[in-house]
Amino acid sequence: MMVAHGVNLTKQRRIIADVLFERNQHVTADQLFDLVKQTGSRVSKATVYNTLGLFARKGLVREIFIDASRTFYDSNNSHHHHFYNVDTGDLIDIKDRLAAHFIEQDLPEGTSMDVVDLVVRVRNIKS
Amino acid sequence: MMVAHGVNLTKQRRIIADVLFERNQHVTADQLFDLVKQTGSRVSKATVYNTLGLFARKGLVREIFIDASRTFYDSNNSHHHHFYNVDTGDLIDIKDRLAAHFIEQDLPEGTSMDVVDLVVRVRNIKS
DNA sequence: GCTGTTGCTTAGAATAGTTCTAAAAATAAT
DNA sequence: ATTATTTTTAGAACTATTCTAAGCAACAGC
Repeated sequence: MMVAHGVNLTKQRRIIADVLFERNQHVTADQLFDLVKQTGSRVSKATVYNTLGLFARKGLVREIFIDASRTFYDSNNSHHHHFYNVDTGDLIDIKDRLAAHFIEQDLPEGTSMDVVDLVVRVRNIKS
Repeated sequence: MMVAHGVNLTKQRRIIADVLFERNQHVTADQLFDLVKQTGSRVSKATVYNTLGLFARKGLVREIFIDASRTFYDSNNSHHHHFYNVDTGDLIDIKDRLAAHFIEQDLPEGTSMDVVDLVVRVRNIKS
């Protein structure tokens, strides 16, 4: 899987990937650093940052920029989007069929729509 | 004296608003601070940050979180989204009709689609 | 075996955007 | 006018992330 995506699978990257892809989750670099520490393995924080950046560039994880101080990494890289609750900080998957509609009735229980932020990221075609 | 949006329009807030809403633009807090300085008026950076936060909360401007170190404020608060060019840093409006389709032919010249990031922000219904 | 090359990891320092603090100033209320 | 509230300010503090420079690991070619 890793090698297929062009990632040189080192010891540390394996440790990080094992924890990260254990289940679908939304984690910050810092949270992941702690999760790794809890397994007893020792990986530096710089490596966690570097590895998440690498995985994101290779399409293994998705970066979600909630605000200036909240970058999440989503271990589920299938096509989907998110509800973010500004009051609780909850980040919840939106099933694909919903993404197209934004039906208010399907919002998380007890919440109302605030803002839909959508950014289409493009890149220069290399010549 | 209160503005329609419930903002107490002080001297500094007026200076900031004049520069900000002079035209449709995407600016960072820092850029706006410089723009204000260029007019000869003196407003502290803290006030620029506070005011942009206030305007955003009141729905006068839209915050666009591009990544962890790039927060833009959009003086055009009509319903629209954006193309962000990861190579050049360009932030370009998407006309509404496009937002629903993401037609590749309508991407900015010389660019290809990278990622569509969409976050639906919700908030708890106050009881 | 060695030896060079390359890429990876590391700790800690540096950076940068943003928020906080505490005091002064402006404005509003009594 | 006196008091209370809100706003502004400079600079310090904070924090997520990136950078730096040194040390390691893996591997190729000898």
